[in-house]
Amino acid sequence: MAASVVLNGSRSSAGVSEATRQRILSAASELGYSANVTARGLRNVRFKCLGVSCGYTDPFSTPDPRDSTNTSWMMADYYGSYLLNGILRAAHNRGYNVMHFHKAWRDAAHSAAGFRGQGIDGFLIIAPDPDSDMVSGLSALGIPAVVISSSSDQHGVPSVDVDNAAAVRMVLDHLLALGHRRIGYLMEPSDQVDHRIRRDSFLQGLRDSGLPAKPEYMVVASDADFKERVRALLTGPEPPSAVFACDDRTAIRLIQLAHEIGLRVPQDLSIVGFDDSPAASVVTPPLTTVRQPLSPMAEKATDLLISLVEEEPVATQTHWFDPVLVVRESTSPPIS
Amino acid sequence: MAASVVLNGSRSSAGVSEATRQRILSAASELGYSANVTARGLRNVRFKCLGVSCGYTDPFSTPDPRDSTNTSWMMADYYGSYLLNGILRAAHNRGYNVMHFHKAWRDAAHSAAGFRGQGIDGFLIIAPDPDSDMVSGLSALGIPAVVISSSSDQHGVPSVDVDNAAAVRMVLDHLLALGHRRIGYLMEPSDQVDHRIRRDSFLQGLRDSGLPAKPEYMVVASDADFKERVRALLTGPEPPSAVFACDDRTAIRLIQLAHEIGLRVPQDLSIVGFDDSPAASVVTPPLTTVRQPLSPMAEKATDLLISLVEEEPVATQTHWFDPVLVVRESTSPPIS
DNA sequence: CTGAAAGCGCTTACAG
DNA sequence: CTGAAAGCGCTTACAG
Repeated sequence: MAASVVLNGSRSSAGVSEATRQRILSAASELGYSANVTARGLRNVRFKCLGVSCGYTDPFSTPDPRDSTNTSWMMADYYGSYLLNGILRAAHNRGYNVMHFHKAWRDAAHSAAGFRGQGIDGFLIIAPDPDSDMVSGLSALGIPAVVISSSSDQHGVPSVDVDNAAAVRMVLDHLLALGHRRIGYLMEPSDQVDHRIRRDSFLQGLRDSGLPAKPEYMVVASDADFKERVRALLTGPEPPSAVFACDDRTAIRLIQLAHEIGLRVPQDLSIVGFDDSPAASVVTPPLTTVRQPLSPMAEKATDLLISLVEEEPVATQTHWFDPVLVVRESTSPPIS
Repeated sequence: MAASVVLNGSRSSAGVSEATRQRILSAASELGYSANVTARGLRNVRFKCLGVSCGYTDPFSTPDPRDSTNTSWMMADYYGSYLLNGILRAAHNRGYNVMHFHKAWRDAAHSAAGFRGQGIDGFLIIAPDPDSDMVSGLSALGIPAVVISSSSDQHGVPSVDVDNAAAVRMVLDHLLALGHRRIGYLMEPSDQVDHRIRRDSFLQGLRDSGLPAKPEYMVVASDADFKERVRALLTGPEPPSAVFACDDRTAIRLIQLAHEIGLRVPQDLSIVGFDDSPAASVVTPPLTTVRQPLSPMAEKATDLLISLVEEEPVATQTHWFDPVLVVRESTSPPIS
């Protein structure tokens, strides 16, 4: 009836008399009326709800390597926190709720249908596995989606990402300007696109600067063999005077191990991290690192998704964000 | 039709022939069928979705005091991360999704109705304001709810909380055993119940140990006047030899300020925090602090809520969790 | 054992 | 300008 028209302020609300209008509004507020989003959804109206999906094949499979108060996967890490902060803020500004929808994804044929009819208008997909057909699968079903932190505009799906190549270039320039010539790269085993891009950019940057990319300076260390491999790097015949770690967590472990070995940071070893995590400013020495503007990126992604959902025009490309080099005290000119 | 019966495994599924059953199942999997949760919800079936509400009056009102990559409110802080970790884990285990539903709450009459018909089976309410009628309001509407981090079992609503009094007692015992007699307490202005309980327990503990509770040792410092007030505490005529800070963030600021003033930690000043945040193990010196088992608490709360939703019997009381004193290097016997 | 029908709470054409 | 009706996709009694 007319009530619906008035309460939604829908286009045809012109055809309702002012008296009726008032009658409806006052009755509604008196009864504390609030529309049933569920019933409304059945009629193909917006749910005003966005889903957040991490693009992992099985988001909960990672065993918790740390203690019980600690976190075991992305959404509960500082990385996910920063993203969630931006997502919630942007969603709230436009009147949307946010739902965690971290379902395991097999392939489009098996998994895509489970993303419809869930009371969600569109999905934010975080760091999807490049081999997964999640993005194309949802896209094929006409489900609005935006990709965070993986510049995959292949499927006409917008995405946001930090310019990893630029970030690496900034770090390299910083270290080169300080006078470093023996620069190592330390990463965890990871098949994330971003990590691969960073590694490749590092090698490219070395080449561009006329420095050799020594294979022994490129270290991949897991939690298990971290000490062993890093010790080998730092105590070799010609150890690097600076190491760029793929993330802050790794960089901080590196600082601690360097101290154990008896190296001074930064005098004997300059260290650069990636992320500007909360711990970065608190370690000794405070960590030089690259800040990814994660919250702004997530806000942008959320805005894009809502625009998509509301059928506003949207640029289906990668929206790049500039990294910021945060220079603290873990880098200095090399002593020798 | 029968399809519904088979696919849901509902109680009367006995009355369906095996042939039909198979026919339905194979058709369903072939079509990639997945029930429309929305339509199902209209028929008063579970949505399999839990809402998370932070109990603030206006969850988004807090201005961001830090930089743009940083977080401005609970759900995006490490505190919220740890909770979210437990919530998502427990929800996932029982097949539930989690929705952020951080609506501003005026009072039950105005706000409660907006929590129905939202496609959410029940709410996890984080640290509700004690003056708010949010818990009783939802409860009165028959909406399942569980309270996290505020031991308010007043309304027949179960809750989980850490035993704050025991935590304070552990810290005090630790400091007393080290030989401290001049112990300060440092807190931010806060009207959270937990913070009040900690403060009161601290005063009580002092009394129990026959120590005077000097008012000048009880410092409330905001972000704005932190340096001024804490400096006054530490440089007074008879400064404390140990300070218990109400949370790690405050404790870490205290360490930094102590260093600025030229005090050695822990020799000149022992410092204890609260939370065991990620930064606690990384500062210099590593911080002695109380770990709240936030993830396990949140898991328990989520389990309780799901039981409530599924009408299993639930103890409508406060479920207490034991804090853990994590002794690191920011505490030692006093030098004088 | 199976199929046709009612109804959950809305919104949107459609008559009056 | 307003009210009665159809239908969104399900589930659950209810006939056949």
